[in-house]
Amino acid sequence: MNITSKFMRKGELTRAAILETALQSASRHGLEGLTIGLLAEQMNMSKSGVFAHFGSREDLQIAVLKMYHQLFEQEVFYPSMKEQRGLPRLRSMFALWVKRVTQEIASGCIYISGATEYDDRQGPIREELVGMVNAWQGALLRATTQAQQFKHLQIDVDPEQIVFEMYGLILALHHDARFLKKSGSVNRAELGFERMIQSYAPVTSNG
Amino acid sequence: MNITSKFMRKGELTRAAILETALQSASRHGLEGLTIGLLAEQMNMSKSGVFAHFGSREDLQIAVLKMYHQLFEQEVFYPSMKEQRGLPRLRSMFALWVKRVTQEIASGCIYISGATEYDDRQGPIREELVGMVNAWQGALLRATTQAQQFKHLQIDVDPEQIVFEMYGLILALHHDARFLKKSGSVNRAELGFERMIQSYAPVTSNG
DNA sequence: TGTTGAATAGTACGGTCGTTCGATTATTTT
DNA sequence: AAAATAATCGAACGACCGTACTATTCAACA
Repeated sequence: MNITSKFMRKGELTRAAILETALQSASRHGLEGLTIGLLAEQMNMSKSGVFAHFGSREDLQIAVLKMYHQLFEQEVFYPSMKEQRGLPRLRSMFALWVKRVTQEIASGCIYISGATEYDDRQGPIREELVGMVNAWQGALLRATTQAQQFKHLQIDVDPEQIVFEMYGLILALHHDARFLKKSGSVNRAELGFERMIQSYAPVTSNG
Repeated sequence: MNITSKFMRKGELTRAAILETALQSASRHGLEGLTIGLLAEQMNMSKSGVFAHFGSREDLQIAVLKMYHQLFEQEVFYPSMKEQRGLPRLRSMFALWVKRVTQEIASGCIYISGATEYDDRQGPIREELVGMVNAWQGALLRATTQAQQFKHLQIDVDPEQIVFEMYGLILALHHDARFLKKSGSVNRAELGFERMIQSYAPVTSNG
C-alpha cells in the first residue's frame, strides 16, 4: 500500500507517517490506548505538532481505523474477489483472513480488540467500527449464499450460521495465539473450517 | 454467593460491598477501565476511603478477578461436575457457559475483555487471568478426553481441537451479541455446538 | 531571493489518575 | 464510660491526558 509520494506536500507526508506509527500503536495497545503524547515521542515531535494534523484525538482514531480497514480490504477482500464465486471464494476469504490474523498475532487485530473496547461505549468510533465489521460479515454472507446457490454447500442451512462459526474460529485463533501464546492455533482454525465446510457439504448420491 | 455476614467487622463488610460494585464496573468497562475515583463515587465514599481497603489499584483488580473466577466456578464448573462423566458433562459445561455469557451480554465477560486488554501487557493481572482461562480450558479438555474414552466422541480427534472450537463459539456469541447487538446469537452458538458434537461423533455400524 | 502561508514547537490550562499522609470520626474492646 | 483501634475523610502531590493559544521555524512559490 502506497501511502506517501514525493509529490505530496510536507504536511501530508508527516501526517501519513504519523498515521502509520499510530496504526502500530493502536494495534498493540488498542484504539483507546492510542495516546498523542506517546505518539509524539515515537515521532520525535511535539505533542501540539502531532495534534495539529488531526482536529482531535477522536479524528485521529477514526483515521487509524479507516486506514486499517483499507489494509484489510487490500489484503483479504480484494484478492478473494478474484476467485470464482462460491466455495472457492469463501475458502480464499477465510484463508487470507487467517493469514492476516496470523501476522497480527504479534501486533493485534484492531477489529477484535475494538469489539471489546467499544461494545458499550457509543459515539463515532463505535459506529465506524461496527460499520466495518458488518461490511465484512456481509461480504462473508454473500459469498456463503453464492456457495449455496452453486450447490457447494447445503441450501437449507442458515448462511448466517456459517458466518458465525467462521468468525468464531478467527476469534479463537486470535485469543489462543495472542493472549494464551498457544502454538498450533493456526492449524486448528484451518482444520475447524475444513470440518465445518465438510459438515455443511451437500449430500451426494454416489457416496 | 454469600459474601457478607453480620459477624464481619465493618471494614470487611464495606470491602465486600466495594468489591461487588467493582465487579460490575469492571464487567462493563473492563479491568483497565476500573477506576478508584468512579468507584468511590458509586459507593458514596472518598477516594482514599475506598483505596484504604486495597493496597493498590492492582490488588483491587486482582481481587475483582478472583471474585469473578469464583462466580464462574460456582455457576458453570461445579454444577457441571455433578453430571456424569463424558458427553453429558461436556454438554452441561457448554450449556451453562452459554447461559452465563448470555446473562453477561448486557454487562460483559471479564475473561473475554481481559484477553484483549492483557494480551500484550505483562504483570500479575495477566498471569492471574491466563491462569484462570487455562484452568477452564483444562477442565474442558479433561471432559472432552473422558467423552472420547467413553466413546461418546471419536477417539482419534485432537481434544484440544474440540476445546478450541467450543471457545470460538462462545467468543462469537459474545462478539455478535454484545458488540454487534445481533439477536439469535445464542441459538447459533448452541446450534454450532450440536453440529460439532455430531460431526465428531463416532461412526456406528448400524448407521 | 524575498514573501507568504504552512508546519511545528512551546507553554499553559483544566481534568483525571493512583497514591500518600495527617486529621477526624466510628467502632470495637477493655 | 474510657481507651484503643479501625475506618474514613480531605487535601495535596506528581504524572499524564487532550486541547487551545501564541510564537517560531520552515517550505513553497512569485
